[in-house]
Amino acid sequence: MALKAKRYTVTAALPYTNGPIHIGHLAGVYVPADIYVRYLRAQNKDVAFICGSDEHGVAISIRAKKDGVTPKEIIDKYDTMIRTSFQQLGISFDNYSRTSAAIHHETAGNFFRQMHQDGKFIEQTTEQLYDEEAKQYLADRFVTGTCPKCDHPEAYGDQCENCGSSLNATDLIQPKSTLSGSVPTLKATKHWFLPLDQYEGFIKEWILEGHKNDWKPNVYGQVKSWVDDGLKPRAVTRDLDWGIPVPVEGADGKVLYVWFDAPIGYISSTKEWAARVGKDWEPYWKDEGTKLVHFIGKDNIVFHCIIFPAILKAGKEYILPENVPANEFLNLEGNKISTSKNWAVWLHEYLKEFPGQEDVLRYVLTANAPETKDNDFTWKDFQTRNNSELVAIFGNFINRAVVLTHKYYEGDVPSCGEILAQDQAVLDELKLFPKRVGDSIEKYRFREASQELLNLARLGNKYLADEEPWKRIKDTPERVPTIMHIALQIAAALSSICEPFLPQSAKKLRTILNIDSPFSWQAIAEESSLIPVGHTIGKQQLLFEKIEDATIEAQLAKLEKTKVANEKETKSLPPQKELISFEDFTKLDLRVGTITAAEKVKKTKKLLQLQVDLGDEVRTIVSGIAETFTPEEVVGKKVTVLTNLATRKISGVESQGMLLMSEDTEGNIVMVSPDQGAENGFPIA
RNA sequence: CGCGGGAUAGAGCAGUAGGUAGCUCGUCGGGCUCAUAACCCGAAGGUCACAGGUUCGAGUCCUGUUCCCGCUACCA
Repeated sequence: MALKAKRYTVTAALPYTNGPIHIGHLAGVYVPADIYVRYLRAQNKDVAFICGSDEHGVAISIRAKKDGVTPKEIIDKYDTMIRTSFQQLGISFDNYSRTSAAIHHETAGNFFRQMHQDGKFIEQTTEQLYDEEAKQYLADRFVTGTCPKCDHPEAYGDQCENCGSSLNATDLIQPKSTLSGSVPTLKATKHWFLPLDQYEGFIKEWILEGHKNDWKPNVYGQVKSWVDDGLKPRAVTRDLDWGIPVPVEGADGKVLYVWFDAPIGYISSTKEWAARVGKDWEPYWKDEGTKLVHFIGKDNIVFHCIIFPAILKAGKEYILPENVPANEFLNLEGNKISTSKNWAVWLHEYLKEFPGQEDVLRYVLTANAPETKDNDFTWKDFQTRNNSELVAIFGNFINRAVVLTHKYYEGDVPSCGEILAQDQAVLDELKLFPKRVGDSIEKYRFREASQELLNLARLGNKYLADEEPWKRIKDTPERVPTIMHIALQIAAALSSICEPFLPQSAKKLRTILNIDSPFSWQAIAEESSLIPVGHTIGKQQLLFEKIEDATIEAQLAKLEKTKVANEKETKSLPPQKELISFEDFTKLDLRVGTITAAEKVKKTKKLLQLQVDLGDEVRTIVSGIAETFTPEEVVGKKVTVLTNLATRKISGVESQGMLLMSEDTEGNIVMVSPDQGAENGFPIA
């Protein structure tokens, strides 16, 4: 083990308080971070495990407006919920703060003020669209209008989807607010930009050269892609009424961009912690001997590897992260986890439905963590991992050792007699485990580490099976004390080594063995006798319990139910459009057609390229129906075609018309088809 | 020709200086009976996505292709 750093600052991504925590968050960030930290603590390292709620940003502001409540009500609700559920799962933060806390406003404000004073920002005044009704500036997706290049009437503020050109919101002709529908006005507004382009050399040298081999490929690849693309100045302020006020002259009504303030939240949270426990916070962020590690999900890579380091660099005297072991994403039963679609296993619900089995979730999420690529969480796998690994291997070994000790020695640890070659081999092997598990953890390979942990229990099971104390007690009883003594040493080692992964089970195991405090990993690696001879172990009880099929089925049924319910709920009918004249209607040339051929457009999910017979001609039409229809089943169908629509290239194929389609409550596409008698090419009116 | 990640036994994954393909779960057979029908041993099962190339030798390096995931776009 090579833990050289003087102290460790470990951060876990700040959860955004617009929803509860789900298994994706846990597997990606909090469980691995907690294992890492608990391991460091077990080695008596000086470590600060820092987190907190991220409570600013436009999403919370909009959500509050929609729900008709204040942003504070929303953040209070989720902050409480998240805090409680983390604690119940045993995520052992040294401090969990929130970005709405006074200490954070002060810290982030000071950071900005100092950087501003040092000339680290670029100031730029631009004209932006302003919604008088919603009293808000409209950026990007909050405004639509006519595209200046192709006259498409519904281009967004950042891009026209028709011609693909990227736009500025102010370029739009006849812009309209998507918030209130009102016509926005132009207002000049000043913003502060962090000139990331000036940090390009620094990022290149620090990451692309300095961490070529020790950072995960997914993290390194993302950073490289950004740098190769060229870093551009990025605004660090926003026109918004929710957030940290920009603390300089002439910045009324402006707040810090949430991604500027959120990572500084790590520092604020460290300060809060230090003040509480009477420490000095500065070494944790400024001493070269400190190792800083950020645990995050892959969506945060750019902020933690480029923007925040640039801020730290600009703030001088701050240390940079030693590693950013970002995980990929976890899917649930084959589909992407989605808060809005309620496709998730929510932590607070799990805790309620699986009381006392917090460690099972921790274990499953570790053993199947998305360390190198996106992974799938299935309830079936959850059950298997619990039943055939935790219960059958780990729990069962403990149970065997404990039951035999009670049976033969009334619960007293027997003395160790003559040590034979096979005993010595097992004792030697046992001593290797602290290093094995530790090495994996230090390399951020938590999946591998959890398997090594199980291998220790396997070693115990094999030893018992090989030595067969239940037989020796009959033919050579003098062997049995030695065998049981050694088996109990393995159990003792397990109680300590499993602690980072399974904190509650570790505690339970100590109760079973009747020991007060964990053995140090060093002792396990060096000493042959952890539990002394004559020590009386506790009463037999099960360390892990089986999960029955019915439990799993109930979870699957629940998922199915919420899925269906949500689909129905979200399928509300759109509002009716404004009146048009008869002349407008007659402009549409609608005709009957028959699909004569169909094939999937390559590299797309939804597009079919169709040949449609319109009587006097056959046209190529591209339609987004491939998720509902296969090319085979669509051939021969009669369809309604809008024939005088301007042609348009879609994914490289020119589409010469449009099929009329509708949708059912499940989101499936249904065709608006003429009756079979209709003839190709005949107009519809 | 957008960017990044991935493709290795039925499933989930390792393979980190190129040298006879491994682990867990599952399956099959055997052993054991202390143990939560648990444990231990053994076996079957892979043309390492495909095609070229470098090399005495490639899962590992290079080039090209296909497919999957995420971001992006597409839904006329």
